[in-house]
Amino acid sequence: LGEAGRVPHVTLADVAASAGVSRATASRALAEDPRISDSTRRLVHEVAASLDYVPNAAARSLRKRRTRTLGLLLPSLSDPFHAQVAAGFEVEAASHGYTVLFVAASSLAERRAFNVFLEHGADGICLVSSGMDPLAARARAGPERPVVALQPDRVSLLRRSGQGSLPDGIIRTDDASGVEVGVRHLLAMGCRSFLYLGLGSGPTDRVRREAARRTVAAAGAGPFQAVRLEDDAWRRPETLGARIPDPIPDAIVCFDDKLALALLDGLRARGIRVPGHVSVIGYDDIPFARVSNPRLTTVAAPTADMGRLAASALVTAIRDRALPPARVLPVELVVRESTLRGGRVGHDAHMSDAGEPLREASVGG
Amino acid sequence: LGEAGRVPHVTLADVAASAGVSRATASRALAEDPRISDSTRRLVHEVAASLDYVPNAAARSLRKRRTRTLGLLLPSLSDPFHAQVAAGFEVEAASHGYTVLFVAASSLAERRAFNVFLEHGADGICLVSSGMDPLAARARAGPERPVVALQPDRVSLLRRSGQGSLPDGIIRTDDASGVEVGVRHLLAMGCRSFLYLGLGSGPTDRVRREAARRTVAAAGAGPFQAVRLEDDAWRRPETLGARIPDPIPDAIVCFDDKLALALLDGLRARGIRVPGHVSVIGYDDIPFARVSNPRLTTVAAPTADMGRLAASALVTAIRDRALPPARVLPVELVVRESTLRGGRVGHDAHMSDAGEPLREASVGG
DNA sequence: TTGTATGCGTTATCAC
DNA sequence: GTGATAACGCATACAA
Repeated sequence: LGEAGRVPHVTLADVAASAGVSRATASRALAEDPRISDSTRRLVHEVAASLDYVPNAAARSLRKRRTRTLGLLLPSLSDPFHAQVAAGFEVEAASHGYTVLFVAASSLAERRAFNVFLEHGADGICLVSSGMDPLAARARAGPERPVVALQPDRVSLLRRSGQGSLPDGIIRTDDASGVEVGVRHLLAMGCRSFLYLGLGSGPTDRVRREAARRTVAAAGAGPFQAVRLEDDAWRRPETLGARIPDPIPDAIVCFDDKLALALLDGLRARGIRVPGHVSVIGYDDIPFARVSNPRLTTVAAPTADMGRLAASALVTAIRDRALPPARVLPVELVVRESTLRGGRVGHDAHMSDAGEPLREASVGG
Repeated sequence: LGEAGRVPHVTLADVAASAGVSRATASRALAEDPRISDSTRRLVHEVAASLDYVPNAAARSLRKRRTRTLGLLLPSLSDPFHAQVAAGFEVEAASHGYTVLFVAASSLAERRAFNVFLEHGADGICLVSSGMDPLAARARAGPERPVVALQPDRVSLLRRSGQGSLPDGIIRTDDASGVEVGVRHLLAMGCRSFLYLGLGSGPTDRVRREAARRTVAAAGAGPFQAVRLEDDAWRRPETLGARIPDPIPDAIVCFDDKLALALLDGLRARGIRVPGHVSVIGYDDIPFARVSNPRLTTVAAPTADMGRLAASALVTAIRDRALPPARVLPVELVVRESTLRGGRVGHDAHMSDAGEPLREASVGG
């Protein structure tokens, strides 16, 4: 080699030599192969420990054609929803001995990001809120490499899903039911006029918006308006208040919690009280939804569980060479303070002393 | 091989054969080796594309002894501070062609987690808020594999740091100055009695606490109390209000924002107004600090930048075989609504219409 | 400019 | 129960 100053890497060969056995025996001993005698097994382990031997995953992967690695692709980690999902995914993956390869990519860069996983030989791949078609991704990944998709965001896919017949390996929350329960709660609180505040351009937003519209219409309430905001609108709360059209509706249904929390601030800046003047409802139940002022009523998705479930599905799929069937996860309405019985009644939740949130109306399945 | 049903993997050999060149030529062509003629280079690229060739990173790593992989070890991703750091880290890593190996581990599991990086051959490792001694970690990683530490949390290390002489590869915020500026702001607002709400048991908490104590004492104010909470106290805001001892102090200095936001809720549940009855200040400036009600005054750390900086430091260190010197990042006080001029004066920021937060008092360096 | 040959560290096959 | 040996897929030193 032309290189200089190489650090003398400790390899299996070193361990074997030092233990006075062959590399094959050393390998088997460390792999707890039952054919190896207890004495040599222990010997090899001791020698390995004393030499600070670290197995080389690249070599192992090359040979075994498995990397013990799972790829996680999501739009961004600064979004608390995705952060929660990632946290759950990592925990479950680690508990099965898998390491997470993590790539954040917006829809434009998704293709390249996906390739990263293929090159690194991830044993399984999870797409979160991705615009890629999971079926196309699966084709690219090959039959040996399972691909699951969490809240996939592609039209063709959700169209096909007409009556709950999603392809295998898809994990979703039951958005339509969740929003429906949320809106029915608002209706029960006396709200008649509605605004839906959208985010994103995929079917996830569309499903939630249309579920809201449908539920309002079914109740004979109205009017119903919808506004679509830019993806990062929640980062500029100061501009958000102005986006609420006059007259102020009775209720605002937000695409998700981060938007709802920013909206709460925007409304406050405009002097509009929540829930006194308008009720606000979110989606996801991120950690800060429960400590906002007013505390946010929201449709709780099992955020971290979704990540765990995805990882677990991949591990199972790798073992059984078959993807688990699609799952539509139940969501539940968590009623807090941002929606108030009596609709426009001028009671302000500020300083109110609501205890633990009420868990109500589990839906979906 | 005893295995059945293997998918015929496309390897470099296939590409070479299909292009009618040797493997070496194919390899060089794909690596954009200037010695290869344009015509063959193009030919090989076309063939590779048409065959859907995906290079095998394991084989490449085995040969090159580099994985183009960076290890990121942090306590948890569900904490927004760490999520922001991770996001920045990933973006910077990806921009240099590195993929992030991500492991979350509490202090107990850190050793094992660290080993995961060694086995997978991460080219560099970043420890975030870790209890491991960066120097010990570096020794384990070997001289070829840089290790940087963000907000390292180990006594021996911070002790040694007496007058800013941290070891190379350490990245910290200037916590002492940050807290000092925060407390001075509170003093200027008229606060005399203080409570410090701590989290964690490492030196990071200690540094912030003592900085607060010292600043209060230096101003001749007091009394100063400190309470240490459990690490997950912020997840149970309902219990938080009760942890504030009577009489209520003029100001509460929180270890970080997530704790401060939970505290805001706990205080509200007890009917204690912020900033009317007590001023509250956080640390980090996580995204939701600016939309809480009242909006949270906090010491803003360059959260995402810290992640970016760490990744960038690793990339540089890999290239130059030398760690960049330690950096203590400046923080700045962001005055919002949770601290109010006049101290106990009964003005309530609820409904106030503060515009963009004031950036004030950049400190450190 | 291209081809030949070797080795990276491991596991698996086959013999003993 | 253990040892020799051959891949795994790639990049490079060396020869041409």
